[in-house]
Amino acid sequence: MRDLLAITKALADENRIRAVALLEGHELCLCQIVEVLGLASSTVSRHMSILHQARLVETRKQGRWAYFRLADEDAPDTVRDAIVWVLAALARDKQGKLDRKELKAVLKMEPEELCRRQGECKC
Amino acid sequence: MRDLLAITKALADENRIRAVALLEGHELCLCQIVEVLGLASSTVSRHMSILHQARLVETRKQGRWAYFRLADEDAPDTVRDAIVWVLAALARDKQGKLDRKELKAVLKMEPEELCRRQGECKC
DNA sequence: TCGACATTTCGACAGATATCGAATTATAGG
DNA sequence: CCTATAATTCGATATCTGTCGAAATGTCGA
Repeated sequence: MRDLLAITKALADENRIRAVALLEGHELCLCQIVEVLGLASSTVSRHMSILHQARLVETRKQGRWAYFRLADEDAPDTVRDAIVWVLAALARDKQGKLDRKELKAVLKMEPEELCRRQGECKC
Repeated sequence: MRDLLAITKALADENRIRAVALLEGHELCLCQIVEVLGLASSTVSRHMSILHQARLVETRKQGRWAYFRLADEDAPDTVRDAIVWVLAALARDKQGKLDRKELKAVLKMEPEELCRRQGECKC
C-alpha cells in the first residue's frame, strides 16, 4: 500500500505529471526540465526526488549534471503500468502537447548553453 | 490534464484507495464503507464525492441510502484504466486483503441493522 | 404532520505540501 | 588550490487537504 500511495501521490501534481511527460523517450538533465516547467531549480529538484522515491524515475549523475529518465522494464509491475497509464492519458492531452512542442526547442540547445542562459536571464 | 489530475488526486489518499478496493465487485452504501474505514460519515461522504468527481465512482440514491459502485465500461478510457491499475496493484497488497476480510463480515449485516448499530455505539 | 434517521454541507482546525531564495555540496577547469 | 556552476538541502511561508462535529437536507413511517 505504501508503494502504491507513493506513486499516486507523486502523480497528484500537475508539474510532476508534466515532467513525466517530458521524459517520454528521452533522458533529460535537470536544467532542461527547469526550462520547460518554468519553476525554480530547487523546486524541480524536489519534484524529481519525489518521482524517484516512487520509483517512477531513474537518476544518473554525470559530472555536475543530473540526468533523469523514466523507469524501464525491470521496474515493478505497478510502476510500469502507472507510467503506461499516464502516458496514454497524456497522449490525448492539450498541455502535454504544448510541453512536448516547447521541449523540442529546448532540446536543440546543448545543456551547457542552456544552464548558462538561465544564469544570465534573471527575469 | 484536469481530468487526469482529478484522478491522480482522488487516488492520492489511503482511505480513498481503500474505498475503491472495497467497491470491487460490489455496490455498497455509505454506512458500510464508514464501518470498514472507521471514519466519521461526513468524512467518508466527502471522500466518495471526490472519487465521484473524478468519475471513478458512480452514485445512486435510493430512499435514505446512497449507494456507490466503481465506474463501468462506458467510462472514459483514462478512468477505466486507472481502476484496472489500482485493483491490480491492490491485489498484491496486504492492507487491501485485510479490508476485504473485514468487508465480508460487514456485508453479512443488512445496511439497516448496520446503521442502527453505528447510532448506538458512540464509542 | 411529525419525528427518526442516512446523508450531505458547513465551519474550524491541524497537518501536509508546493514554492522560493539562501546556504551547502560537489565537480570541472583554469 | 580556487573559482564558477549544477544540483541539492534547508528554512520560511502560503496554500491545500483530511478530519471532525454541528447544522442542514431529504426521506420514510407512524
